[in-house]
Amino acid sequence: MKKILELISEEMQEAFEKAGYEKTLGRVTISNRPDLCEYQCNGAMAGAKQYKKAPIMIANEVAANLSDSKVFANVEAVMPGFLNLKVKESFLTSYLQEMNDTDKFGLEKPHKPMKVVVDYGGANIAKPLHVGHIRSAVIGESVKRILRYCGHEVIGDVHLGDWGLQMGLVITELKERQPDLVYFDESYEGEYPTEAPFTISELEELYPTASKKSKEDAEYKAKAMDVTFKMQSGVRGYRAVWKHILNVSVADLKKNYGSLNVDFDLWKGESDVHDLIPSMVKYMKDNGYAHESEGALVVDVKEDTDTKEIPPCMILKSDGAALYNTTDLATIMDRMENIGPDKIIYLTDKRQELYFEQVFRCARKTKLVKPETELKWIGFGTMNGKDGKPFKTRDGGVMRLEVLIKETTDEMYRKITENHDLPKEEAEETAKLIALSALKYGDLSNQASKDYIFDIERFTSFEGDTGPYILYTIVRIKSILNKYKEQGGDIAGLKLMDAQNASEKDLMMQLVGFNTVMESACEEVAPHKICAYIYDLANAFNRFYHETKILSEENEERKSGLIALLVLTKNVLETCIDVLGFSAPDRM
RNA sequence: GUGUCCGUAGCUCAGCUGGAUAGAGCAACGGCCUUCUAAGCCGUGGGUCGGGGGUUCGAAUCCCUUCGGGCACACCA
Repeated sequence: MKKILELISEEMQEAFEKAGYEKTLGRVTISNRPDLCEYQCNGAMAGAKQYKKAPIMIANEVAANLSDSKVFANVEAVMPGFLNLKVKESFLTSYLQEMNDTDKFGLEKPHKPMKVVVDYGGANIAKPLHVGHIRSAVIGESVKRILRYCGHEVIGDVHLGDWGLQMGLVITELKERQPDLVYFDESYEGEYPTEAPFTISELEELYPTASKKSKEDAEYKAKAMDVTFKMQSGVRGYRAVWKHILNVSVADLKKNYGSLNVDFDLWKGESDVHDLIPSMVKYMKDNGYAHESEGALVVDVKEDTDTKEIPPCMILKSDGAALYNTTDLATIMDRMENIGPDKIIYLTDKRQELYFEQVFRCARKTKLVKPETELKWIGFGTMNGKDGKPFKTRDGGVMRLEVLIKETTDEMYRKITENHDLPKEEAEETAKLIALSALKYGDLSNQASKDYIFDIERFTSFEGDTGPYILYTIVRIKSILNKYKEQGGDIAGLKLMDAQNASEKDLMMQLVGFNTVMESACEEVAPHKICAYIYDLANAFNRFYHETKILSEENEERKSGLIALLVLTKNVLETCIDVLGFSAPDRM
């Protein structure tokens, strides 16, 4: 269905036309002076020059054409030429009723539904997730859900870092410690054990140790590079260990992403495109795209319009080895072949901007993608501590994601059990939900591209513009609806009624904005707009709640109208937090 | 050095396809629970939108300039 602003604008445009002015001047926006009006139109001022007339005269003429409008309860022309608008309660109610009765609250399907791959998460096997991974996971998950909700086909891919030197390092360290393992016996020809020779916690300790050693010991590093090479070229034993590392890591990653309510459709990694690299390189050479420069194989991606220096995109290092560019390009090739997306979205730290510019240009120039395939990179800002510097633990280390989630959850558990008596099990579950809302809302409510201060005390606070506040609002509604049902009421199929006071009308006006907000959040890939919307909606609801008695309402028709409004509010809020990637408990 | 992003209340952030008196939250202060969850609601104080110029009837928003900060600038990812 049409957006409310479209309907209102159409009405206004008609009035402009009727008065002899250009239609397009009748664009209506939400009022920025809610004390004066609900919606406003500034077209009279915009058209003043064109028609050589005082804006207020135009506004007056237009207003005169709207005196018996079905949409507007009040149209007022004020100096210097604003058109201040109030809509009729009945108009709002009928719009809202239609929203309520339409799939996805009347959100229209996209003109051109796309198949989209979202590449997010940024996980590296053999290295545990740390707080730095939270943004890619949380924003990416939300982007995926928003696009999906809006009618696109979306495939989320974690795109694991599972093929580089880090793997060689881990295997080398394992070999140092347990040289007798069959994997390292080159004459061994039998089957390898199905059980991994290490646990996840042992594995997590191997990498930092190996990494440290390789920086201090050149010989050790040489060994690791040799192991990496052998693993990549398919030496059985090394490949078997690699497989163990992959399995153990992925199981752990799934658990951790699961606790963040993040899930991927594909668990592909760099290793999956390893076999494609030789043919891709050959293709680039044969077609004259790639040439040698300082010993490396590169593709020039400069353009005449550049205002800055864009270095060439490197395909192979001077030692002939592949690098991140190589696997990323091969992955694009693979995706085009096997998925055929209209669009690929990448979520990474914003420091990788230039890198992705190079890769995208290279992919285009070498025709790895179709001209109409859209490659989009979304860079997010750094998560800083309260000191404004990259977030660190108290002792200056990197905090594990698991630890962050657990500490937040514990804090929530403490807070909810302090105020209320809840069964232990329910309290634990609830604490998890609230903690997740705190972390995710805290992140998503900021514009993704900006750095933000990660202030755990603020996010877990139950006051103000936070995830818990949103959940609390939903819980309040659920509580009333449950009581209504206990009293024998049925919440299905109720009809909305016209607003009877300002706070009720305000709530309804917030609700009608849903499709507008969802659509712009989708187009602009901006989850923070949904956060801002539900915060306003929750505020509007809480004001309404404060001054409206619902269950004790004696007029049954009005009561059921109020219940219908509550149901709709709850459904809209829950839809929004679902696309943000969290959910609300029944009680808290 | 080149490029790029940012600078809005004490703090954290919205607003930026130009519109009326620049908005929230936190923090401070003051009200509101015998009544649907007070994790709430209502109110008070707090701002030369980094500085300067320009375009415009009108600028936090667009342009130029300047200061301050972040980040990036081929064999890492």
